[in-house]
Amino acid sequence: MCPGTGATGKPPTFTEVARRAQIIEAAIETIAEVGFAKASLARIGQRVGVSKGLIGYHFGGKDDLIKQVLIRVVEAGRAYIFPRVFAESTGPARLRAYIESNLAFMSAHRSYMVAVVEILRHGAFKTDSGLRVDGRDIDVAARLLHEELARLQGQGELRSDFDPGAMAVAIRAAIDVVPHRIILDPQFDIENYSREVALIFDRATRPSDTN
Amino acid sequence: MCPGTGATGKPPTFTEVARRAQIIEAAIETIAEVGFAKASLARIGQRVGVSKGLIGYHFGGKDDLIKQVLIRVVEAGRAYIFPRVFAESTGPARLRAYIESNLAFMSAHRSYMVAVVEILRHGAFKTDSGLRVDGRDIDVAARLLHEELARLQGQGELRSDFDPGAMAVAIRAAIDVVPHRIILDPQFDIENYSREVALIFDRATRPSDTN
Amino acid sequence: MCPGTGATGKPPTFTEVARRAQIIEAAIETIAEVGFAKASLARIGQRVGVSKGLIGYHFGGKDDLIKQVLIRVVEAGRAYIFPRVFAESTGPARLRAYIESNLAFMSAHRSYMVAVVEILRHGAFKTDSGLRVDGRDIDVAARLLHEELARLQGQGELRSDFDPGAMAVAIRAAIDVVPHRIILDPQFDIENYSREVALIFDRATRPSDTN
Amino acid sequence: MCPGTGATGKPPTFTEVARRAQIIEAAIETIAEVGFAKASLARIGQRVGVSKGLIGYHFGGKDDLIKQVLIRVVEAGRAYIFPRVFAESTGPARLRAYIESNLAFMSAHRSYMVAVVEILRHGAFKTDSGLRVDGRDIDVAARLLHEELARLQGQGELRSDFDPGAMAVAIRAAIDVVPHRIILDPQFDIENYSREVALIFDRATRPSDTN
DNA sequence: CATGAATGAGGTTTCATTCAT
DNA sequence: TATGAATGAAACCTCATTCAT
Repeated sequence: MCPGTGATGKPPTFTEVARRAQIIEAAIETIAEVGFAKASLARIGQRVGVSKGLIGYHFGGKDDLIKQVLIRVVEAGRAYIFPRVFAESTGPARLRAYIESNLAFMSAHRSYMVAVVEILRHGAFKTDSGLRVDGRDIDVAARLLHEELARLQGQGELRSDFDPGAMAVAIRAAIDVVPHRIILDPQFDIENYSREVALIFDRATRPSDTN
Repeated sequence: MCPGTGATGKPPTFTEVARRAQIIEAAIETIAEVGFAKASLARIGQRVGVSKGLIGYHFGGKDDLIKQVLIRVVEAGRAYIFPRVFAESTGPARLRAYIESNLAFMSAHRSYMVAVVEILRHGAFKTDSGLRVDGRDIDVAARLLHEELARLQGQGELRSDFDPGAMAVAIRAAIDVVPHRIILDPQFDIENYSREVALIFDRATRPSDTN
Repeated sequence: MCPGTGATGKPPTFTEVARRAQIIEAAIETIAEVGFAKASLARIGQRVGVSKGLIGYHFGGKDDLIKQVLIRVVEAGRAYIFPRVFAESTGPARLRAYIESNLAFMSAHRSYMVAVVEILRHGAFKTDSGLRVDGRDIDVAARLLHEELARLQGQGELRSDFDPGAMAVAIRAAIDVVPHRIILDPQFDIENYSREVALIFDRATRPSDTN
Repeated sequence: MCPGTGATGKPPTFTEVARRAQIIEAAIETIAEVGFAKASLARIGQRVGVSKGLIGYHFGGKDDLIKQVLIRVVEAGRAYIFPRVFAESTGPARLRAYIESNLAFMSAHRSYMVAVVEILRHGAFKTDSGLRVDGRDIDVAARLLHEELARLQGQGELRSDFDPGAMAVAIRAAIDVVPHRIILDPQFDIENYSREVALIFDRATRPSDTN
């Protein structure tokens, strides 16, 4: 029905892949700029100079486009963050790397994060088993962090007297608030915030005998 | 044109004050339940058995109603939180009281917080100088917390080697994420989370020579 | 959500009943005139000088409006036809009354029938168990006729050597073709056709020993 | 501009004739299957694996394609029915052959008839002088039957006390209802219906002194 | 001969808003 | 005070059509 969705047997054209990416980027920027509610297809189309009809041609509809936006951002984030985290070996170093690489990514791709926050806050794509887009768990971040914290606790890499679930939520909150904060205060200094947050959670999780 | 807004000279009648409050409550519950996007005036009106026309009569329009919702929630929150914070004298105790009373208020008024989060994430009411509703600073929470942390630092009530601005943002983030988290996970245990968050920020701010 | 649908407890206003009837009539005439496919809500609204928005206000949507049209026509038809049929006692007389009253109704309400034919041919409202609108069997005509023919056969009121099912279909066909024929040939003489059809099926069903 | 329409001087190539036929068949099947309203060019193209652009190339547009469908079906029907009718010599035999060959053709080409019914009911191609496609009379069936009945009456081959026009309409109705009936009731037994209808109209038209 | 890409019109639906009663 | 009635804008979606390649 619509091309490039994998539904048809034919591989997507080069031009088409480019257009899709272009539209996805336009959607991200538009949502980040004017908010989800006002990011109509017409407005998104205007940004790249295409008609709203074309979006219907390349994507199944608005829902599909939004899905692709989420997938795009999540994948870009993972590609950035994962290597930096797993390059570290000790617990505190990993946690620091996690926080700092998350915030560095946000700093580098402000509109990406703003857009995702906008989308998720609109409650789209919420199912009974969490936040899912085409079967992929978009809310996986907190869960993965939870598991990693618990694992590091078990290995004695982090102090044992905190609840890893609550800690994961608090850490993700400190990270995820940034897009929102940027909207409220364009002067917000992410680098400074990054250092401070890393320090806060370092103090809250570092085993007492290390430094 | 519309009563009770201060625009007319006449004081609002009792009936009117009650109706306005009733509608504001209905708006809060509706938004919390079905989300901002689907909270049409008709739906809000249905909840209290009032026509949408009447909402237009009592409020200038949807925007005005939403403003009143924000004001209502902010004031209710302050009335709950402020006394509990200022009942404490030491820095760490105040911070703990701040975090715990905030979360206790959320626990007691889930729909209030969910509604506010829904509204704010829709980007309404953002001005160049932050989040303002009829001149009142809705985002004042972080700023007040920032100032209070700085003051306590200056008095030696809290350790001096953290940035109070960043700390305030992180603390607010840990608090404000709760409504969102509730939506994602209805099983979320606020009381446990409250204790853990208080502990995290206690460790991050308590002067080294106290306990 | 929308008034007069029986969903709300309140009884529909007089004005509202009138408007609904007015819009239903307009829909019938519009569909009869320009065909189902081109009978947009805007066009229907134009005919009575109301906005398409109002149709959405009085009816749940286009589907609901179409349903109401069907119900309206079917009920009007029954009210006309039933008494005339059951006023007769012998088999041949009943059949003649059935055919003639059907065609007389069509003659009197051409647009009604044209509209229904238009709607039904669009395949709307077809379910596995026939043609249903809100649980009512719209295609009941052929079935009722089938049963009545079989009953009259059993009583010796009609000859026994025809298949009542096939006969019912042929009779309904001769009746239901009229709206279509009117469209093709506005000069079509229903009265003459009515007599001829009654005669055709009289000859095909009258017991051999009667006259 | 578009080939094979007779507009250009060049004769249509073999490939082109084949493609056109292929697309026409696809259109017939698609319309029969999903209905006229949902038979978009894209969908029709999918069925034979060609792009909708190609349809625009081979036909002037959707209207033209639909015209070709009608012409195709009418011609196929004639080729089937005419020889069978004119193989009979007596009036009653001809009429029986007419009815039965019509219904046999429908039985053998259900999608052809369903498609035509779908198309005609959409009111396309109606002109002041009946149903015309490129000057050809699509609704000729009833007229031809009318004339033939009148001719046979004049020759004493059929009884003289019926109106041949009304009779023709009733007969065509009994025939044309079948596609519709098939849609409503997939179990519909055409062969049985065919016999019964032939009998009905035999009784209505056979001269009283023959058997 | 054939396709993919792109447009723009038209349709339904939802809603905030206004107005007469 | 309060309501029902009505409007009009804006959104999404589908599709026939056109065009460059």
